[in-house]
Amino acid sequence: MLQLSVLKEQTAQVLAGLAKRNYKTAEVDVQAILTLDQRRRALQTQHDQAQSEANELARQIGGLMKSGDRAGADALKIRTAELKTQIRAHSDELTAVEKGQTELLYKLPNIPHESVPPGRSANDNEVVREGGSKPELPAGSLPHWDLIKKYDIIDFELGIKITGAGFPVYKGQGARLQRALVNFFLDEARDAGYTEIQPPILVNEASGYGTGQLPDKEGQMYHDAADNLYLIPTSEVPITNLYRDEIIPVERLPVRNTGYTPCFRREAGSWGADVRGLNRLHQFDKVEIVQITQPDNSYAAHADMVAHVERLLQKLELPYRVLRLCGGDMGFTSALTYDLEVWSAAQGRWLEVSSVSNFETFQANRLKCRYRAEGGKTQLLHTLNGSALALPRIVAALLENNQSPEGIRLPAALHSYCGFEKIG
RNA sequence: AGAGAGGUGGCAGAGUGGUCGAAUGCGACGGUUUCGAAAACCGUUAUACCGGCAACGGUAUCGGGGGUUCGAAUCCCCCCCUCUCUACCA
Repeated sequence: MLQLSVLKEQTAQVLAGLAKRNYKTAEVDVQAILTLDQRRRALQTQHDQAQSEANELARQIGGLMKSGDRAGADALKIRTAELKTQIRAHSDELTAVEKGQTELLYKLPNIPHESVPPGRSANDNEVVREGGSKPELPAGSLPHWDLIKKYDIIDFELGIKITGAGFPVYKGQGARLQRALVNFFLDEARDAGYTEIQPPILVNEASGYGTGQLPDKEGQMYHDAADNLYLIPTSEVPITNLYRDEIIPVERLPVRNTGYTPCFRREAGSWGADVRGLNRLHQFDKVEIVQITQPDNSYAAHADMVAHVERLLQKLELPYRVLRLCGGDMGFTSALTYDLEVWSAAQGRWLEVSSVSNFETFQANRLKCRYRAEGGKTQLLHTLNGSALALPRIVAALLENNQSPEGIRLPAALHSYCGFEKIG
């Protein structure tokens, strides 16, 4: 959620930012919020004044009652009754105005960072750099959904039987590779200074609102109605919500956390040609890195996180590229997002394996995640997160890119983690 | 899941209708003292919103919501959570 103060003080920049996102009703929405804000403040003032008078009268009545002057007390109660209905009316309208204002504020996406290119879709994203080199596949090479059958390492049919489509069963070397990747990613993150967290994978409603999954993306999460809990779509949700309603001592900043969790996404209605095999799943594994920093440091932290993810891809010997997302393709809550994609040789396409975002104060505002700035004033922090990394598409690329008649060669970095050097 | 107890400031812990944002203790911060430190003493010690250039003033907040009352941390109702015992269980 954008800060009201920013909307008021930097209206022009906000409008320009919303335009970069192709947000249609920016002028109208922003104006409506500012109008409601004037009304809100007027009401607040009136309400507080009436309340103040009522409090004073209550004190006087108390004194009169004590001295036995019942008639005097009753006389004051006439005014008190008046004030009471007045206060009620003010506070009712105040509640309504605040609700309207918050609803409008919830609709507004984050303002893009100045480096974000304009654009409407994924086609307008900017390729920042590429790394590694694409392999030449021998004739008869297979896409990963055939390779997993050939080596019997991932079974979709079994998953369908026991759960449903999009819930694969990893077997044998396939299962061990999952475990190896998780450990590899966690160790790398720890070596980079991140603290490992193992959070709950069900979260309550307040957490969903805190990181922005609610109210807009309700349908994308699995919901346990009996207890009103949500299965997390990413460990960003619990790990960032750890700091909800906190004023973090400066000496504990920046917060740098990592965590492995399974992630659950309903992705309703998004099945099609591009989602075969491991490309898109309802349940998958991911290691996440999260940082919470002071405002001045967040873009340096963001660059650090991108560099960390790049290092992982280099160690995995996968060809990759780094994209700066355009205004039209960025997530609702993000101010700057770099996507990292790996080349999936048999499919002949790039697959997104990480998304590293700086949310600036957008999440922190909802989370009420603050620190005490110089001079003692509380100030919102910046939150950031990135995948480091999501497993399924990494596995798809490893399988496809490294296939040969002798089996699937694994990068050296994984040998000790797997306990084997090739699949098959 | 059943029975009971309870949720108060950074922590501990008073407070059962009136000036209580809340005693007291601890911790933290500033000062006096000291060569320095400890101890001692003095002072400060929440968050949010409204008004104000500011100093400052006002309002709200004692798990959450509603109610009674001129007035609620205190009384009533609903919900959430924690603890103890029992049941169950990795």
